[in-house]
Amino acid sequence: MGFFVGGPMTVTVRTRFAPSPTGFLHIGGARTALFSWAYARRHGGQFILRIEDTDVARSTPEAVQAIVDGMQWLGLAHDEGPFYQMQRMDRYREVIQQMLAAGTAYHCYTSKEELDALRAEQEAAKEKPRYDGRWRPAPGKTLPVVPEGVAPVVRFRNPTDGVVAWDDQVKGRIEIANAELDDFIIARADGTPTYNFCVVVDDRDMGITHVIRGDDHVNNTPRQINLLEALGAPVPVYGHLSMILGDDGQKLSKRHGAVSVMQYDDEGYLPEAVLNYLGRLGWSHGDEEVFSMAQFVEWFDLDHITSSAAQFNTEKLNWLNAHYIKLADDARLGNAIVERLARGGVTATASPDPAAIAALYKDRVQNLNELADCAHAFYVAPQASAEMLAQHLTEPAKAALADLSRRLASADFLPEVLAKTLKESLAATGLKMPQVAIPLRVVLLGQPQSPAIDRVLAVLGRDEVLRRLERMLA
RNA sequence: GUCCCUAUCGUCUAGAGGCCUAGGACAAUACCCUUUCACGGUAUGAACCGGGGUUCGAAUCCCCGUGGGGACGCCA
Repeated sequence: MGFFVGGPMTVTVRTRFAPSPTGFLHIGGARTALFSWAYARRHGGQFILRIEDTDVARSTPEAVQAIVDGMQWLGLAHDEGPFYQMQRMDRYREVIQQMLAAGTAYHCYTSKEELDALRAEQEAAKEKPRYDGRWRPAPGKTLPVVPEGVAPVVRFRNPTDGVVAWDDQVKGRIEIANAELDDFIIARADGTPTYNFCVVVDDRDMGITHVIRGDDHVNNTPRQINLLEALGAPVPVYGHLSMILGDDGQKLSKRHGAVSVMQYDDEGYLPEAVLNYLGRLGWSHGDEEVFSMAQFVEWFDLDHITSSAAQFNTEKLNWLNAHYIKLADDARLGNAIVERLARGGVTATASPDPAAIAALYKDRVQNLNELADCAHAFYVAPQASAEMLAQHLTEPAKAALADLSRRLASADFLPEVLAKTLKESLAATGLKMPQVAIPLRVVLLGQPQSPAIDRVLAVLGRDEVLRRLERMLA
């Protein structure tokens, strides 16, 4: 193939993300989707979304929606799909019939009880449990008598000799002896196809060229390759991503730490921060830490993916989030303030301007919720604690604020003018800046720290500033 | 038990035999900036799992341990 690079033999890259809809899109799934998406984008190919919903008992439409929502929030758009495996049953049955006819699959009447007994026996003998091939046809072999009234399963006739090998794009070459594999079931007694079979038929039919997935599928790969070969289908390139561990180094699971990507939205993370973080978790481009998706797509490759598990680090995500908030447009952040304040039942009015508040706080917060918390005091006059008032609102401070209040009544509410007014008041009262600025913060915002006080005054506006001063000084 | 994967600072990672007295980032610590708190800036500490090989030379290659993870379903 190398001789035809760029020529007519070049095959379009087609990747897929194939979640089973049994829950939300979690961080590991999101990264798998991101890498598959990026690989397709990088090579001008297609990214396909496939819903593996053959586990009827656990799959739900809500989960499908949650996954689609999560991908949409991240901006990982698919080019084809979503395809649903449950809608492809006829196709699977057709292929099973073909395999039965070709002799690459066969009926097996072994009952579950017999299988359990077999497994128990093998485990007792310290052997790897596997089907013993009792119903596998062979020249000169007499098969057991077909039992009455038993619906058979269909098993794949797996090769018995040799090894299955592939050059995993992230793990390197992996070889597994066929002797380790058994004749696994491809169709249940009720006729429904099983996972490994559906995946293979789908990957073939959908023309998938690169399978990028979690490394929990490494063990499925040799079976799938054998199946693909039995079907005479091309074998895609595989790349198995190692898992993401929780912040505590523990494996993520539904009952431990696994959260929906949408929870990051709730917690005030920007999608670009999550994307950047995920892109850098288990993949690197030299020392690059901060990059846009456009840049990521340009750089992304399978050669620089880490093959060992990575621990999720919220602090680094926080740092990236703070970075992207600094970069974000004020109007966008203003909207986030309005929306998040509304969740707490607070209506942010046009004045003070939410975007102006965002500009004031964007380089001091780590997430959108903190930003909204900062904005809160601009819309709802805060109640400083008695202790805080006692500490900061001393008699000299009150006198200074009274003087300042008089001057502000006639000042233009522009930062430069306010800074000047503040200085004039300081000169008149003989106090230092902190001696006035801190009590002023307490009165205005209910806390002794804030951005530059002149800017706070300008954003809060004259009416509100004077109202709050009056109320406190009364 | 069998098979498979994996192992560099606390964390994410750079590193494809000499460029490594192991680099970057987050976090930590200190200092600077500052009207407060942040932001920002500067600096410091911090790692090649262990043991054997191969080689003039190994974080890099091989083997054996050990730790971690996964698989062994009529789940996906």
